[in-house]
Amino acid sequence: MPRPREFNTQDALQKAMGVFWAQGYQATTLQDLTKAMGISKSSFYDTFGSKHELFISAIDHYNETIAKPRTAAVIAEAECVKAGIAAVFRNAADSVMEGGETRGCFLNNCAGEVAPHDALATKHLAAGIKHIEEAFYGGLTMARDCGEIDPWREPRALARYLAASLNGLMVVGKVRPEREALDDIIGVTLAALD
Amino acid sequence: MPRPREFNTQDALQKAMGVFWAQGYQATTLQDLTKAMGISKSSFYDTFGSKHELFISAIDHYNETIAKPRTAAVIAEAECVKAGIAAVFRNAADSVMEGGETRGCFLNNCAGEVAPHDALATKHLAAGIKHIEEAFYGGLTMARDCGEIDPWREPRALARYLAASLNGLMVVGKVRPEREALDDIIGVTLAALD
DNA sequence: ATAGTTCTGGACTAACCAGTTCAAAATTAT
DNA sequence: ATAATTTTGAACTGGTTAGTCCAGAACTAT
Repeated sequence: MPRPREFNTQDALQKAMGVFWAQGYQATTLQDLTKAMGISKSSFYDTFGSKHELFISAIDHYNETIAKPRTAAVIAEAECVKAGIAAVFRNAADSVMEGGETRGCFLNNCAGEVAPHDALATKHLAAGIKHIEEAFYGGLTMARDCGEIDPWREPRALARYLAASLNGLMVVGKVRPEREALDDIIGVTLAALD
Repeated sequence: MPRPREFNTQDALQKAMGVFWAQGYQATTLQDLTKAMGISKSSFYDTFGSKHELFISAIDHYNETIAKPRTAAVIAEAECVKAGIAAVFRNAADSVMEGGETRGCFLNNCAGEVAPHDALATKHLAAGIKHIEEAFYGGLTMARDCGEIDPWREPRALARYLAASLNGLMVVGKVRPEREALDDIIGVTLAALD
C-alpha cells in the first residue's frame, strides 16, 4: 500500500505564498521556499513542478483564501452593505500595517514586479482583481435594490471605483504606512457612495 | 586639456529609467542597462557607481521628470483646478496603456517589488508619492480659496485621497487595461470632489 | 519481514550575475 | 607630435541561480 503524504500540500502552498508575498518573485530563491515549506528540493519539484508554476498556484491560493474572504464574505456578513464595504477598507488598512512589516497586497506587489512581462501571472492577477470588483458589485446591486444607495448610481462603475481605491489604499499604505493618512483616504472614498 | 564627456549622463539615466520601468529592478541585468544606455560596463561603474545607486537615481529622475510635470504642472496650467485634476487622471489613464505595452507607474512597480526590503528605495518612492500628494494639496487649497470647492472640505484629506486614487487607477490599468473601466473609475473619483 | 511508496540529501550541471581590473584605443587641446 | 583624459573591450573573480538525478533512508500496510 502507498505511503501517505507526509506534508500537506495546502499548508506548503500557504507558506510559499507568504514568502512570495514578503519578498517578491525574483528575490525569492528555491532555498527560501523549501526552507519555509519544510520540504526537500526533490519533493518540491515532484509536487509543484517549478518555481514559476508554484508562483501561479500561490496567486490562485491568495485569491481564494485572502481576496475573497476579505471582500465578499465581509460584505455578506455585515448588517448593511455600506458597513460591510467600510469594514473591507478598514481591514485592508489594518492588514497593510500589521506586524510592523508592511508587505502590502500580494496582487499589487506581483502586478508591479511581473506584469507585463509575465503574461500568465498577469492573467491570474487580473482574475483576483476581478473577484474583488465582483464582490463590491454584488453588494452594491443589493444595496441599490433595498434602497441603501441611490437607484440612479451605476453599480458597475462604483464597483470598479472601489476595487481601484482598495488597491490604491494598499499601495500608498505600503510605502507610507501612516494610519491617519489611510483613514483620510478611506473617509473620502466611502463618502463618494452617499 | 581634458577630453570632454562623450555621453550625456542625463540621457543615459533616462534610458536606464525606461528599462527599470519596463522590466523591474531584479529582472534588469547590467547588460540590459549598458546596452540601453549605450555605454560600456567600465563607464557604467565609473559614472553611476553600482546598479543599486543607479536605481535610486532613476527613481529620483522619475520624480522630477515624470511625477512633477504630470501633476503639479498640469494643474497649474489648467483653466480651473478641477479641470486640472481631471486632466491629471485622464493623462494617467492614457499613459498606462500607451504603446500597447502596459508598464504602469514606475513608483507603483517599484513599491511592489522592492518595498519593504529595500529601505532606501522605499524612502525615495515615498518622496515621489508625497510630491503627487502635495501637487493635489496645492491645487485644492487654491480651489477652496477661490470658491471652486466647498470651504468645509479638508484639502489634506482630499489630496491624500486623490494621490491614492491615482495610484489605484494605474495599478488596475496595468493588470486590466480596459479603457471603459478606467473611465468609470475616474468619473466616480472626481465626482467625490463635488 | 516484505513490498510499495514517499521523501531526503547531496552531488551535479550549465548558465547567469554584479562587480573589478587594466592595457589599449580614441579623442581633444596645445 | 605630445600630453591629458575618457572610453572601451575583454578577461577574470567569486558567487548564486533553477533545475536534474539518484541511491538510499523512512514510513506504512499487509
